[in-house]
Amino acid sequence: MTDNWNKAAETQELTEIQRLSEDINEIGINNEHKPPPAELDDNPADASLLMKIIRKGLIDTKNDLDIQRKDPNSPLYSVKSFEALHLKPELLKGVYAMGYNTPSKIQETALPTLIADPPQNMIAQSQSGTGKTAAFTLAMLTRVDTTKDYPQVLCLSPTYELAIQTGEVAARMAKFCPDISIRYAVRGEEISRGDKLKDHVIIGTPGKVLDWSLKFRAFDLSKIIVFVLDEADVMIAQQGHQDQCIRLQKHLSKKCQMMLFSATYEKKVMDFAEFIVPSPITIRLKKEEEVLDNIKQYYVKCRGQDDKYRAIANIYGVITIGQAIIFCHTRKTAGWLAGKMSNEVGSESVGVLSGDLTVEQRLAVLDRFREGHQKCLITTNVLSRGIDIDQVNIVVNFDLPIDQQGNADCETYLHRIGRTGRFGKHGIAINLIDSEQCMRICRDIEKHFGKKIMLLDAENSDEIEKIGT
DNA sequence: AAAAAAT
Repeated sequence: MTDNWNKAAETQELTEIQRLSEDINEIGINNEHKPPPAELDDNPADASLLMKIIRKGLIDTKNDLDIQRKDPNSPLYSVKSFEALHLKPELLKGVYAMGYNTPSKIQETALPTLIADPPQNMIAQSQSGTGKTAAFTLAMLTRVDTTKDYPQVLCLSPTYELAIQTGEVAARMAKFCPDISIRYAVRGEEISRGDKLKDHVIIGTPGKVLDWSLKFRAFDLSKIIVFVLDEADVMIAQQGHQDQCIRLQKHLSKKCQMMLFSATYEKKVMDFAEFIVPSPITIRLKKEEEVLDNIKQYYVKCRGQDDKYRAIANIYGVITIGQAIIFCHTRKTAGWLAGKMSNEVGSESVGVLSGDLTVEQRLAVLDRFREGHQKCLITTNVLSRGIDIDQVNIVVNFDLPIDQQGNADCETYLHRIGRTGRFGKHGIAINLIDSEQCMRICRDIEKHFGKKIMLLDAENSDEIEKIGT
């Protein structure tokens, strides 16, 4: 079986996908992070000085920004450098050590407001891969008072993997602030009854945080001064997450600063966000098209499940560079697909990740994929958001994302294909279509974003072979 | 349908 496979892969002609992935190889990877030697002075960032410095760095806001605030006459500050934020020197050092040179659009716009006093609530939208995580982690860390040993900052993520990833960003950023203690509140982390947490920063998933705060009373929600919702639209709108987040939010102090971040907010979700967050500043970088400009979108016509499998197999065969993530609608399909592929290419070459696994397994699978040992990872919506893996340049929708009513789920689609094309790199999205119903959903997605999803089909192109047949 | 809390 494996021999056949390799032969097929070897004799494969130069297909569209192959050419595209070579294309990506040429333009794609650009890791020129040269942290400038930091000229640090150690003035504390007191409020008046901070405002003066921010004022100096004031730039006009371009029309790709849409900012709403209570008092439209109050100026909104923006910074062109991390120095201008006047962070604690240790924190600035951490930022440079991570390889960040200059703030991204969302960072330069959101950060001055997020770290200014008095604290202000914010709802921010910015496309995937533009540095949202770094923006809010930095804001979180600036608020920590290490002379107090109780949790002051709470960040919630929708999945285990995302919480871990965010925690790792925070830890790297706080590398030179050894006093700051960060704690994960996720599956697999346990505390005993009566424990009182002394960590300054809690990063976790809603269930565990609820458990620790309200049930075990391991920390006091009313003492939290910064409350962050990552992937805020799912957190406040998706059943299951919604009740937990709102319940937690109700226990916060009125003075607690709230930060909501996501790449997508459906209209009514944004309305709801503005309803539950007191007088928020809303920032939207409305350039969805830019993400899509970097990603070529295709669809492949298939006759059914097995046909879709053949398409995946063929795609796998032509991946020469980079990695692919394959999204399925259910854990069962993901498991089935992974099993079938493992039989053909060996179980060490393909990964599968879903909520079926234990947290230890999930961590191991993602680590293995991150290290590049596998060309492809089969998963569910659990990985549709936020996960940042450099080498991913192909996203395949084995099943298109749909909502509870069975309609196109455009938000999830954008998040899924946003796993590639991160930070301006190029990527390919391939949708497998096996029914009229699917085709209709695909057309809806195309219409929603106003971007062509092109047919990848042997009948239409003599260069494409064996895709979906 | 998946995810997130143990049970």
